[in-house]
Amino acid sequence: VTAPAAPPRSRAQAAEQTRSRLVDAAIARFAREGMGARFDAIASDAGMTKGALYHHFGSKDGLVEEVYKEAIRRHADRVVAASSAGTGRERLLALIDESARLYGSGTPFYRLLVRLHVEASGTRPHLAPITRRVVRAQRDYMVGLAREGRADGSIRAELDPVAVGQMVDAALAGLLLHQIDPVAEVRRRVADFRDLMEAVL
Amino acid sequence: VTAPAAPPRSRAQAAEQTRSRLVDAAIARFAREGMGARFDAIASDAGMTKGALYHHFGSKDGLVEEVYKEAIRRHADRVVAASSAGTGRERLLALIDESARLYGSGTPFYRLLVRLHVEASGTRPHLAPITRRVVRAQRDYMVGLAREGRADGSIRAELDPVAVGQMVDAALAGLLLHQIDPVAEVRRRVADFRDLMEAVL
Amino acid sequence: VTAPAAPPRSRAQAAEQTRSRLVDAAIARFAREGMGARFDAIASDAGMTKGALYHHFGSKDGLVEEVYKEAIRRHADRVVAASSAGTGRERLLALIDESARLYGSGTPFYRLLVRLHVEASGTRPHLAPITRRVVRAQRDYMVGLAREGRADGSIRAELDPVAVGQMVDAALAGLLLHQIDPVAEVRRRVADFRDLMEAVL
Amino acid sequence: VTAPAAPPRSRAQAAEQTRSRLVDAAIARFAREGMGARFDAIASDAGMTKGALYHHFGSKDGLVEEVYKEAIRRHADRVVAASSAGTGRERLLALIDESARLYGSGTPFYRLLVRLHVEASGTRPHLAPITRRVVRAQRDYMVGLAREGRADGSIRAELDPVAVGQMVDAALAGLLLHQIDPVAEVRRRVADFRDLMEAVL
DNA sequence: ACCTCCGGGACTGCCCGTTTCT
DNA sequence: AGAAACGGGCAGTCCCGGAGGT
Repeated sequence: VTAPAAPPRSRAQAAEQTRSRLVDAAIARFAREGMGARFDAIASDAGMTKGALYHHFGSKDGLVEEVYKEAIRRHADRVVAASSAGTGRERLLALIDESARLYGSGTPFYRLLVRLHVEASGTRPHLAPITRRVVRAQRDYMVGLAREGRADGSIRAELDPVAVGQMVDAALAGLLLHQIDPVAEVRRRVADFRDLMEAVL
Repeated sequence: VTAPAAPPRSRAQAAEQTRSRLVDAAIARFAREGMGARFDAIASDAGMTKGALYHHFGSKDGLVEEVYKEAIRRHADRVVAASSAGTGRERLLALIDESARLYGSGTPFYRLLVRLHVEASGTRPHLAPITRRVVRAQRDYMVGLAREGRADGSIRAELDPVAVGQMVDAALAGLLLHQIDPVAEVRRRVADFRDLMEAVL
Repeated sequence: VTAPAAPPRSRAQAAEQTRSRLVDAAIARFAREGMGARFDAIASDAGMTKGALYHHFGSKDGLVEEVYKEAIRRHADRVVAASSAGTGRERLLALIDESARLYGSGTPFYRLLVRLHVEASGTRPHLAPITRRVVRAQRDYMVGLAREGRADGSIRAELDPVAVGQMVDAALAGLLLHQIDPVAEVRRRVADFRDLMEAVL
Repeated sequence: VTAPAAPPRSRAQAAEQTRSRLVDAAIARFAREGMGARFDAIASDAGMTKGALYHHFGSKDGLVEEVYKEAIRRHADRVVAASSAGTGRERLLALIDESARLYGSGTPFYRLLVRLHVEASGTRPHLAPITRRVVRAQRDYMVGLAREGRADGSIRAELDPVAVGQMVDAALAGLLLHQIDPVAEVRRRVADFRDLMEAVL
């Protein structure tokens, strides 16, 4: 059930297109039904059969891994783009705002992300390295923003930038985890958080 | 493979004992292997067969639900006990400390809790009401502490107690979610968070 | 879900009442759901638990056997009563009429009877002797009526009474087997059969 | 444990062959052990595993349905072939003879057929449409023969062909149902029936 | 004596990731 | 890349039995 897309030119391009179509279908299914989604269903969503999945990803774990990486990439792109300009303080607040927007969007995409994080530390150990890397990168990014804010004077000098970055990171993760609440409430809570940060920084 | 425990008196008592033994076994298995743990294994851990599980809980979902409730109860007991005395500020910080201690203890118990929260908003919708209730109660508890701190002057008046409580709640949840990191690191990060709060409040 | 019935006098009477209540419930369930009906569903229909069934009948097979005998008794009573008076011919035709009425009544009772017959020659060999006895008795009864008819001159002398009795027996059994058709059709077909017999005898 | 048969040419042919081998094995098992026969056993009889069964039939019900259709087809072929030539009367009598032969052959095949008919009107409602169609077709076929006999003068004009056809149909079904009796007896009874018909028609 | 509660043990359909052949 | 077949595993279900109440 994917858009037909433009006809491919070469054989390699066709393969690449199939591959990405499969990943998209997998993301959609996984987000909706959890990682237990059936191989078959994913394939047929993309207009293929299981064979294609196996051909491209080798195994279910392989697919999950690919999906994980892709999901992370998408999220990172959005967040980084949103926090690319201004003082450190501004960038940090912008990041919070964007996260708020995304988490509050109600798309299952973010549930998928949480699930993947959780499974990485348990059911699917092969994802653990990825998770570790990502978690660290995210945190470092926020710490970096906090440092920048301190350097440019937009964040109070008494605050430890490492602690601030970590805290923002944790709080956003926490909001992500508590996504079961109605969307409106999540949104309101992020706004509260944002205001608090504005007062504190 | 459970401690033999004292022989039961009445029939009802024996049943109750069996039941709680099963829940304990389930908590242990679920924590180690995820919710996919086999029904059989849980039963035999408790020295019983599936028949007993089915008799007491009706279905796997029934068992999971009971486990969820019990796990929440245990966590709440610990946290509340740790934050029971002192000014609002002290209680809030004590709660953070205790959470740090627990999350940093490396027991799989807290991974179980996260997993349950996540599945509640997806694979196991029947848990959703419980989650909603718990999440709300936790948050309210922390907001209550913040309010108390403001009332007794131990927390700065400029800070909105609602926002503070929510933030602490979210940050702790976030630390919980990012538990994949090595224990030492988690512990250090909670300490950083605690220091930051001490400075900010 | 059985009628409360009058309070029993003695212990023995109470037991007898329980027993018959269980048989009734079993007949109802078996008729509706087939012999696969669950033991405890039957018990709870009668307001008891499985233990009671086991106590009274020893096993599922025991219950089925009791049900079988009871069902046969009920059917035989009806048919014999309906064909008790008149010439042989009249009695035979009355028997056909009554069968028509019963089979066309649409109650699941007769489906149960067929099922029992079938299972007796396959899944539940312990019923086979009963079936054999019943089948023979039924046939003999009809042959007897045919003989009587020939003796009293109400049936044409050229016809072999054995063959006639057997044929009527078989035809009625066949109508029973083909009960899946709508009730009205069954009824019509029996009437056709009756007319034919009237012409032929 | 089926004959090895000729090696298949194409893949599709191999699949078709597997499929029919599975159906054959299922017929054999079902006939012997009733519809409760294990999936596994059937598959391994055909030299396959459960996966193949699931692949071809989707579920046990799917398999049962296929078996039903195939069984009906086989029976119909035999009966029709046996009654293909002669006057209406001859054809009708030939049909009775052939049925006698088949029912009296003692193969479990006909028990299977009865069982399927019975379950169709109860435990396996999804078979009901098939049963209805078949029952009607069978009856219509016999009525047709009776009509033909009347038209060609081989059956007495006073008899209603519809009633005659129906009666033959019902009587044969009844003989089928009462198959529990020893083979010799069944055979004798069919012969009696045949003679009676010869006298009456 | 009658019945309930608790639990045992075994069975079986279904599901699903995988591999092989074409 | 598709179609066919594999094979292991698990949840749910069911029939029973025995110990304990009443």
